[in-house]
Amino acid sequence: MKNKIFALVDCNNFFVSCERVFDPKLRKKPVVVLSNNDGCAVARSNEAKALGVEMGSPYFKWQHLAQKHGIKVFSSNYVLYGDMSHRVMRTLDNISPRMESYSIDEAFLEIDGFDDNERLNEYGRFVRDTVQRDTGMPVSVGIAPTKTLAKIANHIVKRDPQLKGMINLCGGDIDDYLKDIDVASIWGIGPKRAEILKRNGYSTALDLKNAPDRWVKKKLTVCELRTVWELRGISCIPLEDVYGRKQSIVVSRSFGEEIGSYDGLCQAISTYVSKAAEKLRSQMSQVQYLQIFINSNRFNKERYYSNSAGIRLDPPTSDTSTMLRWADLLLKHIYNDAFSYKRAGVMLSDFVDASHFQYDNTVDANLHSKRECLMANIDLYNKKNNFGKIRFAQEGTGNKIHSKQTLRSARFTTKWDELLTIK
DNA sequence: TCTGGGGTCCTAGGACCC
DNA sequence: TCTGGGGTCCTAGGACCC
Repeated sequence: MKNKIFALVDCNNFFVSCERVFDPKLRKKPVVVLSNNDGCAVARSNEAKALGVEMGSPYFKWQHLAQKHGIKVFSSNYVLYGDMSHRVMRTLDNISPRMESYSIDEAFLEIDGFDDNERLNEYGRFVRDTVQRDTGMPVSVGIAPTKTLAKIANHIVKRDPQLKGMINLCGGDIDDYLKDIDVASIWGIGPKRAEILKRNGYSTALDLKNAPDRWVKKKLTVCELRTVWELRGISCIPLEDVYGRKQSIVVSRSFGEEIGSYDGLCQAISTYVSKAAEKLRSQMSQVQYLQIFINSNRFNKERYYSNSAGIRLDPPTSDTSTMLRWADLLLKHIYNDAFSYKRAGVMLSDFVDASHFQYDNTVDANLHSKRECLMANIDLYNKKNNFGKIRFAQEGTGNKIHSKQTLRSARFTTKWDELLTIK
């Protein structure tokens, strides 16, 4: 049997590229997309990187650069990015036998059946060109015998324009590349692990590849050991192409303005509970553990309050009103009126399959199915109607908790009245 | 003045049991 | 001086990813 081959397809500066697809004037210009609340830089064009805008850097710290150099700055437009991501994934799915959609902007492909390396190169270029043609999205393709090496291949492509967006590490001398790769940039090695490795003399990907298994297992964990094997070309991390149900669902936000009242905070939490419950139902799960958390401004180190509270739900549920009742009780437990709050959220975990759960006879089956039906109808209505969403009273009616988003582009692909117009 | 959000997995340590 | 020795299950927290 032939060895497996993986390709990592990664959209270049994804959020920025989404903006550029609908506004070609942005090409070759410095462009930055901000996180929620117009907080930090989360995507930068190469031109913006060159000007010194760091990933994750708060807007106010480089605003002067933006003004000086005319950097185009956007609030994040997740509706647009989500839809563009979907288009890229669909295109890849059509041209590849097995695909794993790994994140909003990257996918692994598993390739086999190529007997010669030149054919593999051709396929890599075909993938790159097809995505560009069908979606307008520029991508980089890295091909290698394992996922970790495919990640490294992609890393190499992005730094060398000569490669024109594609590299195939199969067949060549991989060590020659690995000796120039910093351990800290290997997929699965974060800052903490990198520090330990460097302290012990393993500074490059090649060093780590040759590190003794026993040492790695003892000083680090099995995850890093897997990474070492993958560097050696032994595939340990398989493609995950099953439709993934989440094992936990988090909805949380920082507020544009701090919230100083119980009611305000309860409305925010309730809105997040409602969102989380909708996600839960869309993957046909029921939840057994509900947790909420609240934080004051974490940058005020002298006066900081953060707390969380959780409750085990028995029987499991996907009913919003049940969750809202508990959320209110939990919040009363941890709310401290000596503080104003900057951020809050809800986390659902420990799921069961909605169709498989057996209720005992303490549950009113009739009422239960009526509630399920109600939730399904609310979800359907809210999905169809972008306006006039049905909400629970506990969520409130105000827009106060909405994040700041003053620089957002139009939702070109999902709203009829925001379509691109051409003069 | 302004500082994101959503995930997964592993390990350590405590509680409990025999 | 010296405290049994495993198991399992659960949770909190850390580390990593994008």
